[in-house]
Amino acid sequence: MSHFLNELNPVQRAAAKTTEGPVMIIAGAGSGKTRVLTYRIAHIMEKGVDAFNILSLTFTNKAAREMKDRIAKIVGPTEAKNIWMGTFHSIFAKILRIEANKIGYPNNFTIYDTDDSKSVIKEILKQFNLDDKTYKPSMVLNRISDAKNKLISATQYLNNPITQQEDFSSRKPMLGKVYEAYQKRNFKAGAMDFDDLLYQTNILLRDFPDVLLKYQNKFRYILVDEYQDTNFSQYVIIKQLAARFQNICVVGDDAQSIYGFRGANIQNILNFEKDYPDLQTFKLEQNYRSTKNIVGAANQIIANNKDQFKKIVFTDNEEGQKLKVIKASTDNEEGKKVVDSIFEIRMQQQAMNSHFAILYRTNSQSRAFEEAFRRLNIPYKIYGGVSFYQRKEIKDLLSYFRLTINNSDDESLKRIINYPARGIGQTTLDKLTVSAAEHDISIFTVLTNLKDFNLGINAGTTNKINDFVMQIKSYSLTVKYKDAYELANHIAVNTGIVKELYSDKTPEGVSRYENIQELLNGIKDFVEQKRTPQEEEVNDIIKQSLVKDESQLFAEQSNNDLKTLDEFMQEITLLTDVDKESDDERNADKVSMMTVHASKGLEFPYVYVVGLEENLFPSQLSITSRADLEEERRLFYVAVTRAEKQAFLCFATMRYRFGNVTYCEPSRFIEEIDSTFLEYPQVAETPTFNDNLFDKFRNDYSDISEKETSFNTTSINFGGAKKTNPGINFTPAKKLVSLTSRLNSPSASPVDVSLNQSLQLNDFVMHEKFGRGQITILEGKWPETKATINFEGNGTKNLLLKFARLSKI
DNA sequence: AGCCCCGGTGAAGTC
DNA sequence: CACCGGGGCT
Repeated sequence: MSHFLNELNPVQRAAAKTTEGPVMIIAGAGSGKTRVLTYRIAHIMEKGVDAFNILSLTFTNKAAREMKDRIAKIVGPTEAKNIWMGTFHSIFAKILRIEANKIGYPNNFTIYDTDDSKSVIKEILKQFNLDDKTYKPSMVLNRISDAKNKLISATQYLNNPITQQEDFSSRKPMLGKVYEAYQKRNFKAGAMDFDDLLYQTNILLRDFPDVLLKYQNKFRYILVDEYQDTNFSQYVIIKQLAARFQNICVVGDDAQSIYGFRGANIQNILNFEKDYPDLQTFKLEQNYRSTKNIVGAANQIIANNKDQFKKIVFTDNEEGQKLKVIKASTDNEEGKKVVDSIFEIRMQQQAMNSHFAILYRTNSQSRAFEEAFRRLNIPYKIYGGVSFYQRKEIKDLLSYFRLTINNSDDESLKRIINYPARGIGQTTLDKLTVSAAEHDISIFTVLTNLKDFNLGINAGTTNKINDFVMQIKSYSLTVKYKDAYELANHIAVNTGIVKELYSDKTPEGVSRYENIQELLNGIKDFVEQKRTPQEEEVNDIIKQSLVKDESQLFAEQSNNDLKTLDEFMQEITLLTDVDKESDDERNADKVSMMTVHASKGLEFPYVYVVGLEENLFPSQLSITSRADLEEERRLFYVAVTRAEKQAFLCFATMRYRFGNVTYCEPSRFIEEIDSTFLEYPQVAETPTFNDNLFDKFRNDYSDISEKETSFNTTSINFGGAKKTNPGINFTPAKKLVSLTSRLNSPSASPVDVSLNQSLQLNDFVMHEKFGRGQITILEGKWPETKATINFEGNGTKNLLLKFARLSKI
């Protein structure tokens, strides 16, 4: 037996050594499962299996990277790189790149993110004349997503009396039709949404037995991490791929299943035995991460759930500190107390900032902590929230990239056809969209053959469209023979985006410009990294499978080592929040803040679980159903088990939510832990309503309360209060003007502004808002005539005569 | 064509 | 409070 396996405990070692046949590893929190997976893969390779025949599915790309690094230390870096390892989405996106043509998609298909998907849905709703309040796009998308993750096609959906009945009684009978149109439209655009990456993989493996056989033979050893969070679609893919050799190893912990809301099915793990009767099961129950107090408390938490595998997690680690309960009266005070505690421990224990994590239920909770950190000058980083890639300027530029790569991508085209402004307006775009839909082709196809469609677009606009088409085509032609950075930079400059943002010197403009630069720098880094062996493999295969046509000549002439823009785009869409962290950020000594969901798989010496209040954690959306509440409890279990040395449970009795203050009860989850594991605040505060509650608020919201004197005692609402300053009578000038004008002319009669055509220099005019004035400058030809008018008491205004309501005096 | 202001409305977690 | 879509204004 090789020496690295000796580092494992007996159960771990047995699990790592059982390489043949179906294996299930139930791995409690902190039980060293990554270590087992790592050694298991190393062991498989040591037995002579080629790394290219191993498929390992992880929850984040970061986890894959770390595991590869660890395997590299055992088997050497070259071999480790050859393992197919990554998230479900990124691995099967790669396979779909290779096989896309078989199911009718182009190899360079676009991946739509949630925003794109919603935008497609909105348009379909418009087309079907459906009210987007009844059919909320996010709800429609969820419903479609659910169906796809259960492998229900649009046709099956429409033919299923149960779903039809459901939709009918919820007064959304058209959902099936919307689903059908959505799939059709995305197909036409050569686009897949996130769920399609799994759904279409299933179609591929189902309809092409030769393809299935190819990948069954390729992936002789399959490992799936975080198996408890797989959905039906993923389950079927795995089952299909493993059917031939049955060397399938799934690792998971039913106690940590927290993605039910996106279709994860805890039954996948509970039923694994039924699928593979000769299954061998290993339970890793020894926790190496946390103290006895943390493990004990976590066990008690999860014991409240009915639906679970029985296992006993234990640890030989030290007793450690009790879990400390921190009680605050407001959300802001919670922020202060937590940050003070971090400050104190950092000093006393010589801890680093990066040893601390704050975990919350919802992203919006981060604000109070940010403010507190800034006050004490403690560096922090936030995972998730509004992503860099969601920013307008970034999405705009990325849309150019996407359209360049895939001309059929209508979503991208619509976003940028008139950005920067080039005089192709909504009216024109509507004509184009309608025409494309009628002929069942992409908008870009309509653009390239504009003269055949007779859309009544005038000559000027036609020219502008032709320029746009030429511009995009010129980019598209170079995708394969320019590197990603060169092309991206060219597009950024050539479109005028860089110039436009550079000339905007407002703080927002400067930040937008910097973001573009950051994106371009990121692309530069990408170009400088070498391809992984999988990427090489995918590249080679795609090239062989390509139809030889003119554009392919370019591809063949292209330099193979060039990393291209389409490769970059493939990579970034599928990054998780944790993956998006840059190297600099990763190494920076900062406190981490994230949702509990994002914290899965991570560990920190000190963890603060915050906002432990009824209706927040557990969320109010979960407390009516047993299943949801149990998932919520598992989420709490995940949060607590991230901690190595000490966990803190924090709550506030009042919280600023939805613009006003709400009163909160401590979470039931705290009470579920036996008090022997807990340390409560020493001074028992029992604030009652008259117990200087307002003073509390004055301190917490000092910037408001110093000036705001009239509290409403029955409902304390600070909504908008921050903007009001009673000391200075602050009413925006413009508002005042429009108010007085409304008072002065309550029923302004419509004016025929073409009368303005006859106005001349130095004429006196009357304006309904600005009053009496004299024309000092007239420029431009009607109807573009612009007048500069000096109004008495209201200063000089520049007005377009065709719009301005003027009368001559 | 594009900006601005208003009012209505919504807010869990994610690849 | 933050985001949005609609409508009015220039």
